[in-house]
Order: sequence, then structure tokens, then C-alpha cells
Amino acid sequence: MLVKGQPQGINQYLMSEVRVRFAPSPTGSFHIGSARTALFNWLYARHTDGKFVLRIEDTDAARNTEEALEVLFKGMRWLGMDWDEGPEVDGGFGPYFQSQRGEIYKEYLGKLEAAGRTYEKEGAIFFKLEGERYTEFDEYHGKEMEKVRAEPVEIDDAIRGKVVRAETRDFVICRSDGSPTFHFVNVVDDITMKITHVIRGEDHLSNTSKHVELFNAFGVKPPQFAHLPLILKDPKMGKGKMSKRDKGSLIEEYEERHFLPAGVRNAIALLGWNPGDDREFMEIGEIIEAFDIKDIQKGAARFDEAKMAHINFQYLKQLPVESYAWFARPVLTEKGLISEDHNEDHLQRVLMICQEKITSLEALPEFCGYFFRDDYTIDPKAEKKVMKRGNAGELAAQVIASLESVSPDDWNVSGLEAAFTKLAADNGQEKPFMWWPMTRFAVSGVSGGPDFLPMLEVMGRDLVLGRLGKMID
RNA sequence: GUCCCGUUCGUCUAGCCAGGCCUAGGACACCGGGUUUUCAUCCCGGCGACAGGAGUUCAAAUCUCCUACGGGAUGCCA
Repeated sequence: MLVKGQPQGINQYLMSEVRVRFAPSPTGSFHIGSARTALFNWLYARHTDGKFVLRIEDTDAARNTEEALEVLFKGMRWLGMDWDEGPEVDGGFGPYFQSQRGEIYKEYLGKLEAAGRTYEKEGAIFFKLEGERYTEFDEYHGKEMEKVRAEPVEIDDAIRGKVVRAETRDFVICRSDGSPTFHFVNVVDDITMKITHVIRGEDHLSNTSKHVELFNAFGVKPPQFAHLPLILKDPKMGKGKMSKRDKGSLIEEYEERHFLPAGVRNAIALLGWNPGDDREFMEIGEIIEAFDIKDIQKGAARFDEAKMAHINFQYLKQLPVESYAWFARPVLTEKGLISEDHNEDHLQRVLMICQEKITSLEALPEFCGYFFRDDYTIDPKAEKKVMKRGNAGELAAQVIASLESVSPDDWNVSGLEAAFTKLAADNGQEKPFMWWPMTRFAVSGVSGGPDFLPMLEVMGRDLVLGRLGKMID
């Protein structure tokens, strides 16, 4: 029981080890909202040196499959959220699948029965509230219903403060087919797994009065609750909270689009939380250190993919080229631009000049394809621009003549620069820039790209000369 | 219908608990300029908000109340 006058907050729970849980129901996809809930629990566990428990809420057998479970595990691992207890990691409070905890639920149901807090109706077992009973017409259900004037329960929420709410109807804790319901198993598991902090979505806040009723009936002090603001969908997509069907709502999608897990994780951490200063791009250690429940937002947030892309780019930019190549290689093989065993040194030299120019790995194949293959696409706009000068062939011939004089040993930025400078001087030009756009187009098919001279160096003598030759035709 | 939660730039948010330092700060997006005779990087600038009303106070984004709007719950889904 809470003591009157005692300051509300998390302090009173700091005496014992923090135990939090993420309790998903495997549905076959890993939603941003779920990931955020998981992440906040994980961050809090890491911040407090507590335990992060993964519990699988698979009571609805029809909906749960092996594949669905795999999607969940994969998403968790991809985001780097390891669990201290849960499937494959026994912590002494298992099993961690609700479908395997039948005996425990039976035992706890027995406790409620012994206390006279249950009754059966139409084959289902109801939890019996305490209070005066009366009948009332219910607008929502459109019929007369039995209601209870139960004492309001007080929910101590670390984000919202004290929330008072009264239940008015008995609720089912065991279905007529014998299976226990969410509210019941959730509370029993939190008790038996010694969960100290329940961090979950705000959609559960109204349900929490049911849970507190159950905790009270078991004679157990409820855990510290923290109800996270919901993530709403983009108003252009409709109203309400973001759902699996909304575009951009699934973690899998960002994995497929080659976002960096650290970037996605950083962006998700900022959904309803911030460190209290202007930091946004943060290493995971920094986030763990700064993370605290009290800094979590009350109001709902809208997920903004552009912001996530921006944070992702911050990570991409600061990656050493070796790491960048490690992430980029599968992106390029996937598109058939390079083979599995493509020379690492060449790959890195290409990426070195592309990395600073490009904001996402997703855009990489289109940006650098011409380094690896001859069947690159020609941008009609760039072509038009070059061709309208009318002397493209002539310019190409001059460049070829000039670059042919550069020996393979001198084929580098300074050697190329010297050749172009000479070319300019020989033609009474101060700078060689009039030959550049044509040359760039001839070797890449586009008008933009990496810095010009480094690009030629990396492409190599044969490729550049060969493509310029084709330009004349 | 009832109950619960919420509301600061288009978006994410700082500030609110401990009222003055707020002509409300940052970031994303957008717009303009510059750099780069390429460019998606980078730099500079601009745009732009305390939901409305009443009250308390010398003073309110900050405290109180009301209204509006948004969200959630009200399932033998989780």
C-alpha cells in the first residue's frame, strides 16, 4: 500500500533490483510502437543495472506461429535489445511463454476462488468486484447491465502521476474454453516474475484499474506503472494510433531498406523521450546513461520518417570506411552490382568518395552503379545538357588525347589535374572546367556524383578512356 | 453514452513540478542564399507555436477552473 504523504515517483522502488518486462504477443510483425515499448524497458533495465525480461504472451493460440516468433526475435536482435531472461535464457522465473504457464495460472485462480472473488457464468470465470450492485442501461452496449459501485483504485503512474479510476463491471479472467485472459495472466506473471516496473503503452492505462484490482485481490503491492504516450499515425494517413497496416510502421521495413539499426534505435528512443538537452544523435551508451522514466513525454507523438532518416545519416557519415563497406556490400550485391567476392579494396575506394555525398544506403546502388557495371542508366536530362553544346564529340576527343598521355602510374588526382591543366592551357583556357561536365556524363551517365577528379582516379584509366571513346560514337 | 489521458512552430521537442532570466530555445521538414563550375554533403539566413476563455498574481507557456479538440478504454483480443 502507498503511504499517504509519501512522495510519488520511482524512488520508493530503488531499494530492490529493477525488473522490467517486454510482453509482446507475436503477430508476425514488429511494430514501431512495440519496439519503442521494448526499447524503453530495455533502456531502463540497462540504466538501472536491472533485469530485462522477455515474456511471450501467446495465450491466443490461433494467432501465434513459429514464424511470428522469429520475426519478433529477429527485430529485437537487430535493434540490439538482448534480454536477461526469456526464451532461450532461463532466469529462474520461467517458463517465459504464457502458453506454458498453465499450472501457475491454475494455482493463482485457486487463490481467487478461495478468497471468494470469482464466480462462473456461461462457462466463463469472472472476477468479482467488491461493492454495491445495481442495474443500469448501458449506452455503449445498448442494453441493461449489472454494474458495481466499486471503490476507485489509485494508479501510481511515473509519467502521469496519480490516476484514479473505478471499475464498474466484473470481468472475465478465464474463458469458457478454460484459457485464462490477458488481464489475469498479465498480473499473475508480473507477480510471479517479480516485475518492479511496468512500462507499456497508454492504451493500457484504462485497463490498469482492472490490474490493480487483481493485485489487491492477491494481496500484492502493484508495481510502479509508467504508461507511454501513444504513437499516432500521420494525419494524412487517417486518424488514431499508428497500426501495422500503416506504411513505415514496421521495423522489418527499415531493415530491408538498409537503415542502420543504431540509427533506427536512436530515432525510436527519441519518440517520447529526450535527454533534457539538445542532443539527438547519441551513442547507445549515452542514451542508456541519460535515460530516465521521468523525462518521458505525456503527449502522443507522431512518427516522422524524415527525422529518422536524418539521424540514420548522422550514423552513416561517421562510420569508418571499413564499416561502411561492411554495410554497403550486401546492398550492392543484392542489386547485382557486385559479386559476393568483389575486391574489398576497390569497393572501399569507391565508397570512400561516395559516403560523404549520400544520405542513405538505400540510395547507394543508383548513386554508384556505374563504378561497377557498364550498363548504367543514362540520365536524359544530363545528356541533353551536354549535347546542347554541340561539340561533345570534339571535347571527348581532346580529353582522350590528354588523358592518354597520363601513364597508369600517374593515374591519380594530381596526375589527372596536371593533364587537365595542360589541356586547358593548350586551348587558351585558364581552367579546364569546360571539359568536365561532358567527361562526367561520358563516364557515369549522370550530371552529379562524387568529386570529379577522385572519381576518375577510382574508376581507373581503362574504364575512363573506354567510355570516353564510346562518347565519340 | 460513461470513464481515463492528453494539447508549445507543419513534425519531434526544450521550458511547466519550484511563476519573472521567454520579444518561447533546438532539431527535422520546407523556402531562399552561399560553397562545390557536378551533387543528395556542408555553411548561412528565413519561415513558424504556448488550443480558446475566465480567474489568481505586480507578473502566467508555467498555478486554478471551464470549454473545445485529439486519443484511449469500455471484448470470453492483447
